Amino acid sequence: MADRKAEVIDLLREMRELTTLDEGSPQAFRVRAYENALRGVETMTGDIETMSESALTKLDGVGKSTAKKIREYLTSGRVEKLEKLREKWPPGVVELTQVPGLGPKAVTKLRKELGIESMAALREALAGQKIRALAGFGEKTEKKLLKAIERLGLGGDKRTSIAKALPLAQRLVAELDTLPQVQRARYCGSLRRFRETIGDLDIVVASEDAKPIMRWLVEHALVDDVLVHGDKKTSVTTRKGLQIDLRVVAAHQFGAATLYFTGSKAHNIKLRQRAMDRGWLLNEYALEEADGGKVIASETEEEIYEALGLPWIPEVLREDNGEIERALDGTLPGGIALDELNGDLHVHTDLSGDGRSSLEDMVEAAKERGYTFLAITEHAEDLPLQGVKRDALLEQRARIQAMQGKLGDTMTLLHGVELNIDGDGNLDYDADFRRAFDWCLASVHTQFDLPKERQTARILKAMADPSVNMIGHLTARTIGKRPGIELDIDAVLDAAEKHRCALEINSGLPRLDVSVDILRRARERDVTFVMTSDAHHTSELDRMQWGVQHALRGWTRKDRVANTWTRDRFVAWSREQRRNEAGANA
DNA sequence: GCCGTTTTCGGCCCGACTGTTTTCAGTCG
Repeated sequence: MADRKAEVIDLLREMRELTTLDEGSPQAFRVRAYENALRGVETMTGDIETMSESALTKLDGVGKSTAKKIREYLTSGRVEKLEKLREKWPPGVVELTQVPGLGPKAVTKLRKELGIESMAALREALAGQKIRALAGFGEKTEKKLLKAIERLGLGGDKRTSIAKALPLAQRLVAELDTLPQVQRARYCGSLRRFRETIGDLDIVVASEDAKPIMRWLVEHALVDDVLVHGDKKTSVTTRKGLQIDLRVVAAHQFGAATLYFTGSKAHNIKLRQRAMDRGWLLNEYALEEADGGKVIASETEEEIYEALGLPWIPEVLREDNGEIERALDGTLPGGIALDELNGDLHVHTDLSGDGRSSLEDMVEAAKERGYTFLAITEHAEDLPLQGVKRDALLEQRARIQAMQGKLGDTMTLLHGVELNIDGDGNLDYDADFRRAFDWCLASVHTQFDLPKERQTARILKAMADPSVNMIGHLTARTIGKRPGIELDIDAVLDAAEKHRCALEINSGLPRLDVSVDILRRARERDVTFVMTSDAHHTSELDRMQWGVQHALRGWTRKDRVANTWTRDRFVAWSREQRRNEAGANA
């Protein structure tokens, strides 16, 4: 059923794309209507297939006409209007809009005047210098298009994973901070919203002297090509194909600018509508009176939100997924502060083949972070190279017990292990050996390409095992590299409730697993999560800073995350988890 | 095409930069 929702999303995407061409502008009201409907469907919960036409119109942005098309699609598999649009706008023509610099107007003109209906035809026309002859086009446009097509061929519109983008953004902001002209610098855009992948990197700088800053970027060693070079805005691409947009504003405009360049388009539109309702104007420089231009607020995001009758909304929530409405009635999710995490439950030491810090260092580092409980979870033996044999684990247990004696009451050490879920859902060692641990998580590390039914079955089997407290990185994805295993998420969430098996929120940037989508789907359910660092080195304990952002983005309630609980409550719960299973299976 | 404590029509967010213009349209974010 989740697939049907995905199909409807595809349908609406195509409607939007073709309507953009048909209307001649991405700002056309019809186009925006489809865009709104698209978001309404994306954020809905429940089974779209069983929804009536009138139920569909209750979704945000979905009116009578779109509801009818969705029903038409769900029952017949086709939509009359879409078929007509497809006929009018063949795939080759649609493909042309992928070229940066070619919008609907230009595509229509090329088609009408030169009969260009495919990328090949466009290349040919460019080679023959046919395009510069058209009114409104010229030699420079030809060159720009040629270059854009080249780039498209080299991997095109690939998005960059957060694991790659974030360090780069931090580096650039740090470098900007050293420039004498820079007063403040902050990365914004989808990266600040903590999206898993980003299309481009937006950086906002406060300065009274933009020219040297823009020059700094244009001449930066990472830069491959300059797309735009002005005093207020400069855009470049890096050698790896990531676009960077740098905006410079005055210091007193910084809040307005970071607000403007952080919110999703839809979030910003809602804010501007609120401004309009009050007779004001909101742009990247200020919130000001529409006539006369007297500034209401501009220096900080807080002041602007406040003037619009809203509390400051955490950046990761600014998607127009209901956060503005929730902010209004005072029910925004609160999020989790780092010091509200009382323990880490997925940590490796150098006993695991890929661990790099000693047990002593890990315990010390956890203590420094104020934790009152910590689970040491080496890889179990079935994982080649990294896995640990029984004897070594028993030795470690003795060491941990000795350390516990010295630690006294300051911190509780749990001896755990990260089990491997094989293709059939079987786990390492034997049942008795597994049950002797204080804490077991079970994770998929192999066989990522099995069909959905088998993947789901292996996870469900592991969840039902009496030794298992938690499933680690459920989908086993690495963002931007490997898609997650295919799963029936509803079946997994059902099992999590039934077996009281926790799901991990793995804070590592390449993983961020479970995903925001799964977190949101679990929101109305009684599922317990545990946030972990999956640290293989003491420094990686700090990955929790990403986990809390990710969890907030998924609207996860603090009390659903078990390691925000007190030590006594957590330990009691983890024991209870297993006792229940033992009883249920006896 | 959607929507409504200014409802059933008439609105619907805003600005920078570029290229080709000679005052602005198109594209992008």
